[in-house]
Amino acid sequence: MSNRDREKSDPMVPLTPQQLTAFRKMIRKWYRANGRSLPWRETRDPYAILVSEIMLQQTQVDRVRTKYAEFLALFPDIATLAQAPLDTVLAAWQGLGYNRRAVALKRCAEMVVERREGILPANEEELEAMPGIGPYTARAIATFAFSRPTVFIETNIRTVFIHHFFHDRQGVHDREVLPLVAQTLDRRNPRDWYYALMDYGVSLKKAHANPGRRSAHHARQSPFKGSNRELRSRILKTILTFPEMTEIELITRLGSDPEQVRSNLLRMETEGFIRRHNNRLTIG
DNA sequence: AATACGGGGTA
DNA sequence: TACCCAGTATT
Repeated sequence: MSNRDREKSDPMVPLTPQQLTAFRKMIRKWYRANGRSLPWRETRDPYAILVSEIMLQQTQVDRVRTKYAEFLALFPDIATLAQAPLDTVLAAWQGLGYNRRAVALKRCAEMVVERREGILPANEEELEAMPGIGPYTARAIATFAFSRPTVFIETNIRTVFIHHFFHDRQGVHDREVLPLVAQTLDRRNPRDWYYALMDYGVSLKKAHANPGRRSAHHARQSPFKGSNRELRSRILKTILTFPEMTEIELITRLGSDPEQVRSNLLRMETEGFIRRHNNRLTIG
């Protein structure tokens, strides 16, 4: 393997010190000039950062901005969220999508209040054991709330590394990218370093065809319209609006295939969205 | 490794 | 219309 090849697209071997320095310098310079100012970057409150990270999962920043402020106004601390009725939480979540995140977030709050005296864990392992918190979110919280230099990847970071170090590659696996994230990480200030990477990644996607398509993990999403996701969404919204409905009334109002409504209802009950008392449907 | 999961913004 | 989004949980 020649050195030229390595520079272009074989970062399985470590970056040279020169590459490392140049890369960091470029990112930092770009960030100083173009970094975004975001509300959840102004706080160190682990709860607020948890809320932001759950909201940001598969959801664009511009749509989270508003909801984040509204949500924290309604549920200012983790004890408030833990005690809140699920229907008010889900009502506040409407418009963000992936409603199961709200269910998980509330469960997470309950666990922390009941078993940890309201204190969120600071390390990745314990965070990842909580509902709705996976590999990315655990490390993002550890880094953004507790300044721990963890190694993680998400769509914007992936974009940056694929664009810069896998220029002519397809099907780049995260296990190829992660060592580079680790090597380039600024352990003195991981927060700002990751903010910079993410903002720069966003800008790259505006200027180029999404480099994320060259990730091994990239997959196109099925259309929302006519999907089961849409039906679930309508089921939830309807019960939020008309609590204590019967299943028959729900089916009539939705005008959807009764069997499909029934199976979704069952599923959503086991997932913790919906409860039925005696034939009456409620949230929670 | 593949799917399901929300819903709105942008081209 | 198609694509995308600070991913996670389940199969």
